[in-house]
Amino acid sequence: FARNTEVYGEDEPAEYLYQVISGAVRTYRMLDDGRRQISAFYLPGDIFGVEADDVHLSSAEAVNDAQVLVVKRSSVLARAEHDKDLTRQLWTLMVCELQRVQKHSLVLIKNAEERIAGFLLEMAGRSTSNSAIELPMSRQDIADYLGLTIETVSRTITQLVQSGVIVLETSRRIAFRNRAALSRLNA
Amino acid sequence: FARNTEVYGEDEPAEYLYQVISGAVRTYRMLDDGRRQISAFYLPGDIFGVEADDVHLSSAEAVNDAQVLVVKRSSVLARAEHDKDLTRQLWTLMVCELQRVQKHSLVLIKNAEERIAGFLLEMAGRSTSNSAIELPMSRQDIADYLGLTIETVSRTITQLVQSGVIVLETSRRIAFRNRAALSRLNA
DNA sequence: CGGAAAGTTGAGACTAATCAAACCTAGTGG
DNA sequence: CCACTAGGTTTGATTAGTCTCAACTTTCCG
Repeated sequence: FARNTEVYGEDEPAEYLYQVISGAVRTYRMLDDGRRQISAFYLPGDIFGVEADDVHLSSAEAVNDAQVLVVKRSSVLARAEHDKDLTRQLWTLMVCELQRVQKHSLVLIKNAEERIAGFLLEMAGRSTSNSAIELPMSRQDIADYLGLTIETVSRTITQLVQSGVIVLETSRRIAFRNRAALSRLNA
Repeated sequence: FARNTEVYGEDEPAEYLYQVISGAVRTYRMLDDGRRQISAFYLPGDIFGVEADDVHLSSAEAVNDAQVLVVKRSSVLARAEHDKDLTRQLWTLMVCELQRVQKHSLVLIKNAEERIAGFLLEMAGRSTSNSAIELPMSRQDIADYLGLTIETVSRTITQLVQSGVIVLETSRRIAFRNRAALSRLNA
């Protein structure tokens, strides 16, 4: 899937399950006034599209050029009928998804600094390297994920840089200088 | 369970599944600075406690005196091993839960008026009577559910009353006067 | 009737949104 | 190699909306 391409759309029948091989995918829902709430970013290894019964609740798009493994939902479910281990795996996947969304609700009641700190730590936790992280998504994506505006995201990051907590190697590459301070902000 | 009694606590092993018979139950998580995010209200008929893998993600409390049907989780899961229909039901329950939480994330990025309007419509949709609703929960509960303060909840409701959209029969009992306007606000 | 809990109202402070402009960065073509 | 552009990012000034703190009112119950 090329950058910004739709993987599936809201209210489309959920025919497939997906696993990110490379790149990144975002799932989101639109409010009719144009606001967009990104519910999750999926990175290599992550499985998505599990959230649905028959119909997708959200849309999915490639954040940047991404390879995605696509599997027929029906075939997986059919196998799960016999394969108890697979059933269990699906269940666990679902629980993880639920946990992720629940945690996300908690994020949305925090202030801007806490949201950004939490986001950076979340990304760090999912990253392989641990001194710096490479963000695949734009500031607008981050804003729509955290329920902030792009300006507030930018300003808050600048603020973290000025207080010596992080360093912007490039706008998409962030190094940690004081992870304890971030954790403290994350509350 | 008496009013404000704990049904289960965060990080406790998830031993049971629950169904509300009468009364109401809230599930919530605390931030360590004392803020509380209520993730859901469960009304008669609703099943809760499904959100967990082994350990509860959230705490549950009776909003007011409530009768709750309690079932051993392990026995349900054991039966689900053979009973495909039960497996499917559990899956559906999980999907509903996920949908609920996802919708809730959307609520948290709206403004106060939209949140309140959405909340009232949600409650109306779950209520039997359709001209007025009886709220089992306090303003504080509503505030913690919508990510607002109690004052903002109160003010916003007053505002809706003054614009003739609703009528406060008592503080816990709200009648609808202009549902179209509410839906418009809900966006 | 009295006291406690719940709800409402008001004034001011503060955070994040909005509107506007400037600034990078990478890619393109002269 | 340098101007030129487009997308993305940062910064600034102002405004709007919600929170905070405080007082007051209403409801519930012994």
